[in-house]
Amino acid sequence: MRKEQSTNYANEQFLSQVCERNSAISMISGRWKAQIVYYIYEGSNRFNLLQKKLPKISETVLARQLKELEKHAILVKAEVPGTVPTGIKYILTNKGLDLVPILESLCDWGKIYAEGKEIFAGTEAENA
Amino acid sequence: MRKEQSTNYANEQFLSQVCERNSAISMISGRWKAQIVYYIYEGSNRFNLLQKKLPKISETVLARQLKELEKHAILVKAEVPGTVPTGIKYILTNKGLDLVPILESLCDWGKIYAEGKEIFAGTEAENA
DNA sequence: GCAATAACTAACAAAATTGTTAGTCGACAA
DNA sequence: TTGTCGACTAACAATTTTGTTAGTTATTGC
Repeated sequence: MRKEQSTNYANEQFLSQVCERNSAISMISGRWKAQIVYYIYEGSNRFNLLQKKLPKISETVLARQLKELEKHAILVKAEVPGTVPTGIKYILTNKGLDLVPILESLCDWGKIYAEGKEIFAGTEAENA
Repeated sequence: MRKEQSTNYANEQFLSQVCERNSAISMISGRWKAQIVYYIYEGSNRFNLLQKKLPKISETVLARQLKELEKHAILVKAEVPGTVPTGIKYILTNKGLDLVPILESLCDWGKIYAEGKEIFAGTEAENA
């Protein structure tokens, strides 16, 4: 998948070293990831529940996104006891849970400006 | 650039309508964007200052990222008075400034887990 | 006149992400 | 026994993002 000799890859590494901010963003910036985290947080913690919430996503893509979230330890898989065949649910780790309020502030940030909050250039006193 | 008939585009639109969170993430998820916002915030507000901070970025790519940030009203361009030919500086808007603390919390989030904070599955009491 | 600097753009190529098609496996239901 | 469900995977194609190469414009310094 990743070409470890590419400039693209090297630049990603470089940015991660400049600040964790950049790796954090790359962890949550897949097409469906933030929304998946949020739905799991709200209780849609099974594969098929997520599919119902996201009717446009294909199974393949959902599985892939979940796997990447698992790779970054934002969630883990757990067996649902007493189901045959064994069902699987997704549980946010503490790392994933800590992300939720940050996603909420991003949400608010997007919302207030989308709803028409005035935008202007920073301090006018800035004549450097 | 964008194919407005693609599934990919439709899915992006769909997610934006589910929650502003998703459009917010797409605004900041370009390779260099968060870091550029941060450097401008810290005072590296000229094209060439940003190039010095990010030696690996090419001019073309930097110009492209700045243009996208401008499109999302996170920053604006301003002429630097008294320079010939007219210099240009980048100023964060209030929208861009509001983003900074969110980027800081993402940074902290990334950092504490990268530094070894223990990760475990959410509440064990969750037997749903 | 020749090179250099600041701040770009266009066209193209490389790489990465996203989406599609098809198939798996075990258990139950009709 | 054919079909369905839940939870996937592999291979491939479409789309998007990122990076590269080669310009541009105006002006000052040599």
